[in-house]
Amino acid sequence: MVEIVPDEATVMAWIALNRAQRLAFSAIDAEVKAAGFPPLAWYDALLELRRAKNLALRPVELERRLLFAQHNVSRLIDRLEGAKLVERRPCASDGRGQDIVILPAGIDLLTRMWPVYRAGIQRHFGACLSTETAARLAGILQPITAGGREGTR
Amino acid sequence: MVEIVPDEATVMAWIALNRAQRLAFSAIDAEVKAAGFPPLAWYDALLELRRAKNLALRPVELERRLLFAQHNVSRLIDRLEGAKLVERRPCASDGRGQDIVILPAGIDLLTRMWPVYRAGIQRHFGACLSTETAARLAGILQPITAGGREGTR
DNA sequence: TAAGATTGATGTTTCAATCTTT
DNA sequence: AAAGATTGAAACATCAATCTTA
Repeated sequence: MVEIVPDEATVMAWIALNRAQRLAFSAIDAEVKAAGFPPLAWYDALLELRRAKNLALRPVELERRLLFAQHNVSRLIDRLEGAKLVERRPCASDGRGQDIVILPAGIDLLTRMWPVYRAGIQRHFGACLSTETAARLAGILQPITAGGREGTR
Repeated sequence: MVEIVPDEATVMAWIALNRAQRLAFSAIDAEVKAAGFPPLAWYDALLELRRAKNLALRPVELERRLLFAQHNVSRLIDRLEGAKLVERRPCASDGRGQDIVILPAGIDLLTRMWPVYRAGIQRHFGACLSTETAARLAGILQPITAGGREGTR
């Protein structure tokens, strides 16, 4: 088997991808926390629930959309439930499963967090890109994100 | 103060950046672990040390290069030292500081890890991009990574 | 047996406080 | 007081095993 090796430009792009994501994410996350809100992972999970039909998803679906491993989703739900933002309900169609339902307090939190999150996205990410460049960036990353890989994380 | 809001394309690019990084990183990290190696964070730290003059850096320098918070660097060094890959030495020029020196075993680990890491980069990232696209991606992300921000993480 | 979900034990990251030297 | 570095306690993530239903 011939081993195929990334070229110099690919390695540099890989490093840039990691640096950019970590730098922007940690800056935005810090701003959101400084405003007294929970971590962005909570936002992402609640957002998926609010978008879902009937404001509910099963853990396995949440796992696929968040790219989280199963046990991580399980414990994230524990925390969201502890904060009274979601509720676990038995699943009608599948006895093994559960429906995770977002509660009004969860919807309210989403609404209050978005302006802060949005401002962070603009300040730490959007400010560095024109609209056209942002669109091009999303296009370039498309094939990577499309890879419907197993959610090891 | 007028609040400036990211446009639709920027928000989509932000989501794509996060998805792509997490997906590719977790896939590569899993491959590296499956081959019996420690996490990629160890690789990054050892690589910075090997590149440094005299094969040594102070924790504060490592912090800046890795975009890690100070206490995280401190504990990463604990683990590397526990694995006999680096050594802490008193710093001659500044009594508060230390020099973290990479040991031969650390250099050896870097050498053995790189082929596996490299193959992962190609399989989970490079395979989705042409060389030209990779170069363009790095260029787009440049202004974000250049932001010499505080290493909150 | 396999899929959905959880749990105990363990490792890592984070927060806030601490210690030392400048 | 400020900078470099570490530490205890708490939050979170990960691994391997477990439990339940399909």
